[in-house]
Amino acid sequence: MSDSSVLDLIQLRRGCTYCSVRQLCLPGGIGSDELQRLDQIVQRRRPVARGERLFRLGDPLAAVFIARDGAFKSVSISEDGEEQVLGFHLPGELIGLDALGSGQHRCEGVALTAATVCEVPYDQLSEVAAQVPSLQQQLFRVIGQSVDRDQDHLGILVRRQANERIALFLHSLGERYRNVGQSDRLFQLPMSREDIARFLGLALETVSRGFTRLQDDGVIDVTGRRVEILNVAELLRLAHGAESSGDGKQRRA
Amino acid sequence: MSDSSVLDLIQLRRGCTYCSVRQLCLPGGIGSDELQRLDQIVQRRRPVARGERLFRLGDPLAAVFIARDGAFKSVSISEDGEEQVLGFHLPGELIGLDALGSGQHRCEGVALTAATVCEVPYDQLSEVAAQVPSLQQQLFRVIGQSVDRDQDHLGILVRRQANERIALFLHSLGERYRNVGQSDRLFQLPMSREDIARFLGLALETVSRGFTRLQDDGVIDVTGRRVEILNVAELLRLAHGAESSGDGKQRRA
DNA sequence: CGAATTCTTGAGTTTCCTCAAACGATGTGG
DNA sequence: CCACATCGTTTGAGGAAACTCAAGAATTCG
Repeated sequence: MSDSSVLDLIQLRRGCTYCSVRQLCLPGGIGSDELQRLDQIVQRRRPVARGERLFRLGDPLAAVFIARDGAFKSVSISEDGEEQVLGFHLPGELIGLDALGSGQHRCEGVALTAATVCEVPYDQLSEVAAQVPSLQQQLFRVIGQSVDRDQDHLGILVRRQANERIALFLHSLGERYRNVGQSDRLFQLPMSREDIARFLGLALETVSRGFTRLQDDGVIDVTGRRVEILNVAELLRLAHGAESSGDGKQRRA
Repeated sequence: MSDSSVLDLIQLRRGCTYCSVRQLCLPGGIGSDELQRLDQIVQRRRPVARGERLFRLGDPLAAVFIARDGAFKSVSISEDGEEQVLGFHLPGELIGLDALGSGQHRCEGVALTAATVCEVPYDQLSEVAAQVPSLQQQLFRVIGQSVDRDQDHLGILVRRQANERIALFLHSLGERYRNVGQSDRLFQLPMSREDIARFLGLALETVSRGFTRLQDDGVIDVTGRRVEILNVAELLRLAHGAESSGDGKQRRA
C-alpha cells in the first residue's frame, strides 16, 4: 500500500463522509458525489481555544462554521454595550448564519469551551449549492431550523415567568445533548449563570435562585456547572406553567 | 393593436416587473430574464379579508407569501392555547418562511387588515432558484433578513423594560413604514393593543399605559390606532434606556 | 495554596401584572 | 336616527414577581 493511498484514507476518514455530526449538519443526507464536492471546500476540524471568537460584530460574511466538539454562543452587543446571548451552539449546529441578510455579522461567535469547528467559505458554499440542487435544499432546511430555534427562544421570553424559562432551558438542553449522542440527564453546562441569564432575559441571581429551587424540589441535582435531571416529567410540568408542588421535598409520580 | 397584446401589457404591468414592492421582496434586484421566469410562477395580487389566515399551524409548506397591501401577523399557539405574536408583516415582506425548517408551518399567518398578497408555490420557487443562481442568492438574502428581524425582536424582549420596548416598537414601525414609502411620523396601527402586548411580552394594560405616558411626555400623539410621532429623537432616547424627563410636559431639545 | 472568578443567599425596592371598572368607538336592529 | 350591544381601550388599586445592591460561600485556576 502506497503512502498516498494511506493518506487518502486518512483524509477520507477525517472528511464529511465519516463525520459524526453529519446527520446533524446535513439532515436528510445527500448523495456521495455531492458529499465529495462539499468535502473539497470544507476546512476541517480547526481547534478553537476557549473564549476565542470565530467572527466579530461587523465582520463581512466570509464563512459559516459547524461546531464539532465543544460549545459556542452567539452574542450581540447592544448600543449601550450590554451583551445579549442570542443562542448556544452544540456539535452539529451551524454558526454564523446571522450575516446572511446583510452580508455582515450582527453578532459574535464565541467559544465557551475548548472546541473544534469545520469552516465552509461562504462564496464557495453558495456556488456549490447553485450547482447541486439537493445541497441547496439542505441549506434552506438547515437555515430554517436555525429560524425555528430563534422562534423557540422567543417563545421562552414572551410572557413566561422565571422558573418556567429555566425549566424549559434545562429540558431543551437535555434534548439537544441527546441528539448529539450524550446523556440527556447528566451533563456539564458549558456556559456561566450570567450567559444563561442573558439568554433567558433574567438577572443572574434569578437564574441561580431558580436552580436552587429546582434542586430543593428534587427535580434536578446541581453543583456548579454539573447538572443532573432527576425528574424529567416534573421538569416539563414546571416548564409549562405548573406550580411547583408545595412541600420543599422530592416528590414521586 | 390586437386584443392579445393589450392583455399582455396589462399582464406585464401587473407582474413583478412593475411591482411597487419589488425592491423590497427582491432587494438588490435580478435580471429581467430571471424576473420573467419568476413572473410565471407567482400568483398575483390575491385579495385577503381581515382576519383570514394564509396558513394554519401544522399546514405543510405549500407556498410563501409576499404582502402587497395591508398588514399581517405571524402567531404561534403555545400548548396552553396562548397566542404569541412572532412578527408583523408590512408590504414587501415575506410570510411563511417559518415552515422552511420542518416542512410544516409552526405558526399561523393572519391578515390584520383587508390586504392583498402574492403567492409563490414553494416547490416551483426552489426549482427556479436552483436554475437561477442570482435568485438563489436573493432568497438566502431575504431569508437572512427575516432572521435579522427575529433577532431584533429578541433584542427587544431580553432585559428591556416596558417603556423601552414600546418606544423601540413605535420607532421601528415608523422606519418600516418609511421603507414602504409611507410617512414614518404619522400612521395607523394595523394591530390591536393586545397584539402589541403579545409581541412585546407585556400585558395589554402595560402597553396602553406606555402609550399614555409617551403622550403625556409630548413624544407622541395617539388616539386609538392613529399614532403621530412628535419627537423622534426623544423616542429614540427612551428606546435606549433613558429616563423620561421628569416634568410631565413636552420638552424641546 | 492563595487569588480570582463564579455562584449562592439575603433584604429591600421597583416594576409590572392581575383584577376590576369605566369609557369610547363602532355597528346593528328597532 | 337613536338606543343598545359589543369590542377595544384607558385608568385605578393592590399585590406578586423579579430586580438591585450587598455580602458571603464555593470553584477554578495559576
